Amino acid sequence: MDFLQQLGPVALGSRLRRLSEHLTGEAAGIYADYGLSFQPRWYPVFYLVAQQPGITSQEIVEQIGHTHASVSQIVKELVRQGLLVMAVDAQDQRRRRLQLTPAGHEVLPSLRVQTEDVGRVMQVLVSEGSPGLWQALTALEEQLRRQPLRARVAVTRAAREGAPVVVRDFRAGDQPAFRALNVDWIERHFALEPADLKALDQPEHYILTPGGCILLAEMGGQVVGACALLKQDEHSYELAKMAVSPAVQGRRIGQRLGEAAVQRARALGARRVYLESNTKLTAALGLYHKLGFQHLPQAIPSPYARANVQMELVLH
Amino acid sequence: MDFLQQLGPVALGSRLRRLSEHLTGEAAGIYADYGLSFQPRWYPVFYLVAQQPGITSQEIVEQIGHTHASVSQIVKELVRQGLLVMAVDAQDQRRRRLQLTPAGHEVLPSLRVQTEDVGRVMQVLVSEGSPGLWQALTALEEQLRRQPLRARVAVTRAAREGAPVVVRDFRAGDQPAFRALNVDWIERHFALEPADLKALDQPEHYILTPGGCILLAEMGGQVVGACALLKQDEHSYELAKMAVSPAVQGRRIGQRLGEAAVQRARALGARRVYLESNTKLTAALGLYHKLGFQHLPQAIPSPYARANVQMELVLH
DNA sequence: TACTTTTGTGTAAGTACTTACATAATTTAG
DNA sequence: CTAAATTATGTAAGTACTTACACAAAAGTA
Repeated sequence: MDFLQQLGPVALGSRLRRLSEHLTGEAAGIYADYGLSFQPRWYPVFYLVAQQPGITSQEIVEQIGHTHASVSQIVKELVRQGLLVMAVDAQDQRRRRLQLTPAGHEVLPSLRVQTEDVGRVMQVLVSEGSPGLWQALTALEEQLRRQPLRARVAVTRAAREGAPVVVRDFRAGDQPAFRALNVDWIERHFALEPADLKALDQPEHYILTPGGCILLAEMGGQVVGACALLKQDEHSYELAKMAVSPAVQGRRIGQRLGEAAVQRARALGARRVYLESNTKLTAALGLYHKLGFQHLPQAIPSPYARANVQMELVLH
Repeated sequence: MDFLQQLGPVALGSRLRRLSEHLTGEAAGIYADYGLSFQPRWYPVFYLVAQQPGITSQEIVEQIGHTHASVSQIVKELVRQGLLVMAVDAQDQRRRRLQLTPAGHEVLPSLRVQTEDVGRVMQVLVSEGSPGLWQALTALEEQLRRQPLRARVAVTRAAREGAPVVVRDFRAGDQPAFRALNVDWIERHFALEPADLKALDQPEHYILTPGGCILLAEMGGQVVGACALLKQDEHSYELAKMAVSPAVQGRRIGQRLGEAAVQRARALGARRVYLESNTKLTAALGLYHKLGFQHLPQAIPSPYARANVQMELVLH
């Protein structure tokens, strides 16, 4: 009957829009039931002004995630409805501070009551009726933020077309990709730690400047893998931040990166390469073993809570 | 950071719209990557015409769930782009049969390839990244179809305000509510059976005409509970299709319905009331016991697979 | 100090749909 | 066999946002 459902995930966008439209339509009717001549789309803005009197448009934008144009339009309408007043800020004349009018305060109680009833219904719908919807949406948004759909498709395409994998050095502008790849697997298996954030947010400062290097695997114009060599001392480097995009796992990209890293370490004058890992990461441990790394007795203190395996490769 | 998330399920609509917009925007970029000057919104229509040459606009509408206006506009654009041709049907001159042009056929292969790549990515995103999203959406849509949000809120409000519960007889137009209430709990605990569908789809024919009756509990203008008496013979009735909306459970509405049903059975000249239930439904069994029903040894064959308890109330 | 850049806001136009209205061809009813 | 209802389609205008452009006030810079 419903073709979109049969078509599969491709039509997700269309489907979400339809659901959204349906919910908004219902919401309009519900406001009417409560005797409120109030539009659903006003709600977030009105609510924020009620909660934080004197808030500016820009602050609202930051909190609700719409564009400033949208907020500007909603504010204009609310002012015209006599529910909000706008006053130019004394210190900064660009800012307009918003407040509820007496009429706005009058609407507030019934709005609160209605919100509570709707909230209760939605709670039942979302938690009992369709468990996991909220978390699934959050997860999807997070995934898309980490790597946009377009980039994911590009990677999949390149993989399908058997595009060559190129290993190259980190360049300016690679930081977001480097970060995303690592955040992805770390959050999948463990939790991000302060030491991760330092290295991932400012790789130049924490990795390159001290004499280390970052290698990236590129396929079809997309960064699909990464690893880093951190300089420990003149003849010793640590291999870390090894990550490969799930879309291209199984194509020996990790091996290519690992080999390139060892080769680079040798070129940099290393006599040994050290690494930390976790027993959960069996694929990675297999790779390290293949590269010639040997297990060390757990001895050296690590800044990472997840490290429960330490390995070393002695270079001749 | 994201206020909508903190606000809770009330903002679900807005959130879905944002996600939808994001996905559509990404899709447009992906088409460009594949060298297609093709808009995402064309896809379902174009796809259907490719699959079913000679399809009419109306048939497309039925399959993709958009309005006819939307399909009409998309078709117009596709014709203007030279991807589709429209021909008036010979038998029925209102119908316009659609087909791909040679240019349309030329686009098809790269579109298919692209669709497959996108599909693979979405599969990973939706199944691994945000498990349950698809089912959760389906469940939510199903719930909303069964009872619209507005009606749910009305029930919750009436319950909060302590609105009186009125038990009354089935009237014309009550069938959808009667059906929805029962489908809801049956699908929650068991599976719908053919015998259910007969009684729920045509209650007049299968319940009222043979001499039975249907009682509904109404609160705040919404039907929140139901039960039926089916005539077995001159002095024997079966109590069935007892259902109370989850939003108002715990307010003794089941008890009100049960008492009313027993009273009605007495008025109809019954000497006994019989019922079938299931051991899983402890709340219902408790209610039946309270009403004076006694367990029978499982003996009578039932048209319902879920029936594993049989009870009887002897009226004096 | 004058300049460029950034920030806060507003407006116009676009988007992917919708609802509302219109019209012709066909089917149904009396 | 004609009138009324239904069906298939088209178009205009609305919706809840968006992007793109504009501009003044403030902040940073030479």
